[in-house]
Amino acid sequence: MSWPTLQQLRYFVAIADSGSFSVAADQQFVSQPALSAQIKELERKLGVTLFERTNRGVLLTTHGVGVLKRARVVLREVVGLIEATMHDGKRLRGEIGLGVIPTFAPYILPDVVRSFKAAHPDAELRIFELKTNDLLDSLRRGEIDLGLLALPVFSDEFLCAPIAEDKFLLAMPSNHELAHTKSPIKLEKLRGERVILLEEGHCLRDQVAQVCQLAFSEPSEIQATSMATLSQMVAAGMGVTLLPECAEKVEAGSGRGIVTRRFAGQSTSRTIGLIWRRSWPFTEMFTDLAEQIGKNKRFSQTANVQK
Amino acid sequence: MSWPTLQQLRYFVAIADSGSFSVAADQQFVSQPALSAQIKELERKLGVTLFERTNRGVLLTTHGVGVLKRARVVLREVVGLIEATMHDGKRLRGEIGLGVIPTFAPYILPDVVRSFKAAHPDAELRIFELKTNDLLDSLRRGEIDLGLLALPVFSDEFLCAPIAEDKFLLAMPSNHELAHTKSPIKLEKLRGERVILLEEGHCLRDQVAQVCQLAFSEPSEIQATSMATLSQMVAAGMGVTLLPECAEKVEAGSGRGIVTRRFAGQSTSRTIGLIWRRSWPFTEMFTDLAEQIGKNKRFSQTANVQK
DNA sequence: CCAAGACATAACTAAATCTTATGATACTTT
DNA sequence: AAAGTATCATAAGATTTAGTTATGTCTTGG
Repeated sequence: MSWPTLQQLRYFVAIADSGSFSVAADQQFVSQPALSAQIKELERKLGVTLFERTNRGVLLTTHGVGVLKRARVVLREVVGLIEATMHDGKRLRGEIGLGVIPTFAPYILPDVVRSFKAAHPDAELRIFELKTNDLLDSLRRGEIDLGLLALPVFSDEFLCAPIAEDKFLLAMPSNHELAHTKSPIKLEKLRGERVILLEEGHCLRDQVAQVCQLAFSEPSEIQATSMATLSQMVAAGMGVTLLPECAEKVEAGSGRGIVTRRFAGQSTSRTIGLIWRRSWPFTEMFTDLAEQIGKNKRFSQTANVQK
Repeated sequence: MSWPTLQQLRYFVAIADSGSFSVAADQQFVSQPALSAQIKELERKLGVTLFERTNRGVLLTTHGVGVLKRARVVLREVVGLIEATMHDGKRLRGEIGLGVIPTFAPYILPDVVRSFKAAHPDAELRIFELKTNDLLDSLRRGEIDLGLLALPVFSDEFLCAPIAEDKFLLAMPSNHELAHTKSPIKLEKLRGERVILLEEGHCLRDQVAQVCQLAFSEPSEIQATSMATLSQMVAAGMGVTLLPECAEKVEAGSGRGIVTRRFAGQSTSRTIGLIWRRSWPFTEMFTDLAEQIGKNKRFSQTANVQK
């Protein structure tokens, strides 16, 4: 008897569900040849062809249908084993996967990790930097257990809890004309400014773009691949940007050639929050955690939870 | 979420069942540190200690008990998947493990493989040379699916089917006084001869020793580690031995300095047979196979199935 | 107090797995 | 039709995982 591996079964189910090696490969964060090889191996061990390969994807064979049903049972049992073991109702333990979006990771992760460790000393955090969409996919498939991202997320597969509000600040080069303004800046001042955005795929880009629209401002053509690049571009005088408050200390600290100013009135912001699978037992663990992080955070002195 | 591997679960169950890392390591044919490492990894991933290590073995912790129950379910489901997939009721397919005892392997394996391939063209044989006890353990644990050994085996976990009788011949150096006898030799002639045996652990050793006892002959102190060594010892004049007929052509072919003679009367023999788990669906596949092998065998022209 | 047996640790080796680059084939678009 | 763009397969090389042998630590029984 030749035993398949759980990984082969996971890959098989992912391909069967998506109907495509390539799509499943993206989902599973491996290359497509890796799947080809593993499925080939699985087929060899079982002695049946599982997929009918076409040029527009793949189709399950009759054998594939049978194996799929049983593979799902196996995987469900394993998930059951894991979920039943990795907590005692109050505290997590073992290896917990946490996904964080790139525009939060460098700034608030330290606080999150600190609060997490305090609340769940027997758990071992494994952190993945993922953009919102990938994060949700990963969460859905059980590759990670917890996400740190900007709320809201509209999906009934998940539950979430807010941690704090993260206001947007105007960030400009030190020699900018608005740099010497003492009072909060009105949103309308954005009009006519070249606002640099992050590249596609970052939720922060969309949020900032939306604010620009609100101010009838046309964002710059220039795109930055990361917050670090973005702030350097601003420092270099290529334009201004809306910097999340949580990133202020790191990206606009003294001596970096960047000045930040708050906006006047009802300020625009994004909500920092935790998200997890609805199926996770004991949701309280995570709502409590979100509250603790909000309470003990250091990344932003002024932000306050908006209920 | 961090996934355990099926291998870790198998190791875990083996250790839990045997109550010892070392014993389980032997069973699984890996070294004890390999188990230590895998269990450590499993414990890390789950965040619980599974065993209480003592100096007289190990004991399941309360967490261990819970995981054990679920791990069994997982493994059972996987076995179900495999067994449901790897045959269509008539023919096997995929990777089939066959265990063969060392005193059969070199001589009758070719015939077995030939018959097997003819009957199950879509299956891929994977052959393991194992002494009877290890073979049965392997079979029990699903590492192999089929065994080729000397019957009878007393255990209701297994089913078996006879293939052929394998008579014992007297093998002696060409210059031996009995070498020129034309007629079958009486068993009593063994008395006084130095009969060389295989080393401990080979079932053939026990069978031959029993025959010697029957003939009131005291086996030699000398032991051979394999049939090949054994026949060379005989050729070198160190003694005589009882050679299974199936090995005659290979070990006592012309020019090897060994002469073989049949015994008179009701000849002593061992039964060549197939064995498999009782739980295997469609036993007919294997009884048919045993019959085919017996019918198409070439390793021994004179042997006949004794029903 | 020593020897034996149990599991853990360390250093090294072997094997399984993944990645990148490339190939083959069939639709789609121009 | 020719070119382009999907698809999955294959190949070569790098990486990671798992396993082996040798050794250490601790307990127990003689």
